[in-house]
Amino acid sequence: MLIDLLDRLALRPPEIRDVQAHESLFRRGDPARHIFAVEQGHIKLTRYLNDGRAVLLHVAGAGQSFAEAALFSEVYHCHAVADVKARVAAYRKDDLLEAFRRDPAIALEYAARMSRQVQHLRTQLELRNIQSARERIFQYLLQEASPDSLQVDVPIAFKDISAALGLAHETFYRELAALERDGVISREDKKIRILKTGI
Amino acid sequence: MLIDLLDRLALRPPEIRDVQAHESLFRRGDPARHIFAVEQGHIKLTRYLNDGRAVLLHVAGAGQSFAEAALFSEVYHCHAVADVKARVAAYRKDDLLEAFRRDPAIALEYAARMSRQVQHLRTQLELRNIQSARERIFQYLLQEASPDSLQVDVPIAFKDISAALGLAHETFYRELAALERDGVISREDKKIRILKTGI
DNA sequence: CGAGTCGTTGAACGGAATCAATCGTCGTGG
DNA sequence: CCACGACGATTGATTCCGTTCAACGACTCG
Repeated sequence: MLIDLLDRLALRPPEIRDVQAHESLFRRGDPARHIFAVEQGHIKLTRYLNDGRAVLLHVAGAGQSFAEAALFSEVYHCHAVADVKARVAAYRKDDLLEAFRRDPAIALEYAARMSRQVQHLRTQLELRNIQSARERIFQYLLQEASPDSLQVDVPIAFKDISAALGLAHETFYRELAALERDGVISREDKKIRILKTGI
Repeated sequence: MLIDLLDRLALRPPEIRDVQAHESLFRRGDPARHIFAVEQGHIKLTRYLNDGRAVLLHVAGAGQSFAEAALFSEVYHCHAVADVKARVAAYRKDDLLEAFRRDPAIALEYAARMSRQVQHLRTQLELRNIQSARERIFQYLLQEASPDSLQVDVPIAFKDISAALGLAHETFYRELAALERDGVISREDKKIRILKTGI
């Protein structure tokens, strides 16, 4: 993600922060002063509906950056919480913006990254337009799999994937089992292999 | 959107193209050479699932740009079709990239735009995580309404909004009627006023 | 004036959410 | 070091609500 770009910039080293489990790094509405990258563990980005239900927006794993979009926003637009103990690097927004002004190539690269993210988000949105849980899961797997090996190594909990797909986790398990039973996929633990590219 | 930025750049004027109804401007996989802005009518961005069903990604109205994400992509990732007769301005990718290199401020502004789009897409994704059709529609209206007047002037067909919200259009009409019946909103034609900010 | 599409409402069906219960595992603290 | 608690993974039964099919009026555009 952005993290390699961040480190290529000759700015002051990021502040390293340890976050305890369930501790929140920032909350929606907090003034946005930093962009983050996960060093250990993972960070969940969520929003809360007015009825108190949490909506999972994204899970940033080790090596990934998050809150990049906050670079041009005065405040954070979601909550960042660690559900396990995590370590993150905090880069100062000012520093980054300054670096962008110094070097147009870097600004351009950043723009390219955001573009890719836009496309990724569009793809996610596209997935949501698939009614059938089974088809939705299957398309997700197709998307995540490397095109040649047709294998997916799910990095996070199935439960979180369910949330990202907008499905109840029970439904996810069920349909995953059904797909396996029907010989469409095979899996051991968190490694899933796609056997048929059509459903 | 991007259109004002595009026009501020001192590059060769865009090529104006008239698109007939149902004609497609580009297809998924076509080499991406242009970024577009709608002058008249509107353009639908769609993808097709392998079962042939169309998934609506976005509707770009007059004054809006689209396919900005293609700036850093070799090919288009979706189809652009006009469902009514439309006129679009086509800006050459090369020109834009060149302008970005010339003027870092412009590149930065572009990056900012993409960031905002990321946040907007995240918001849409968040909407999709709301199960209840009624709550989903209500949150959508809250989001679209200007914060002070609490009024929404829907620019496109309700049918398209339904698609954007991931709902069958029948459900949308029904729940909209229910919301009105319950005194949560009032509407005349395409103008909707929110009467209660909670549901 | 006719075709096509949007807007609208009704009825029935189906599938995903929800509630519920169990097992395994991992981390933690006494 | 082990017991306990928390949470992920899994499967079953039931409920509910959104989709789908169907039908009709209104409106627009050719």
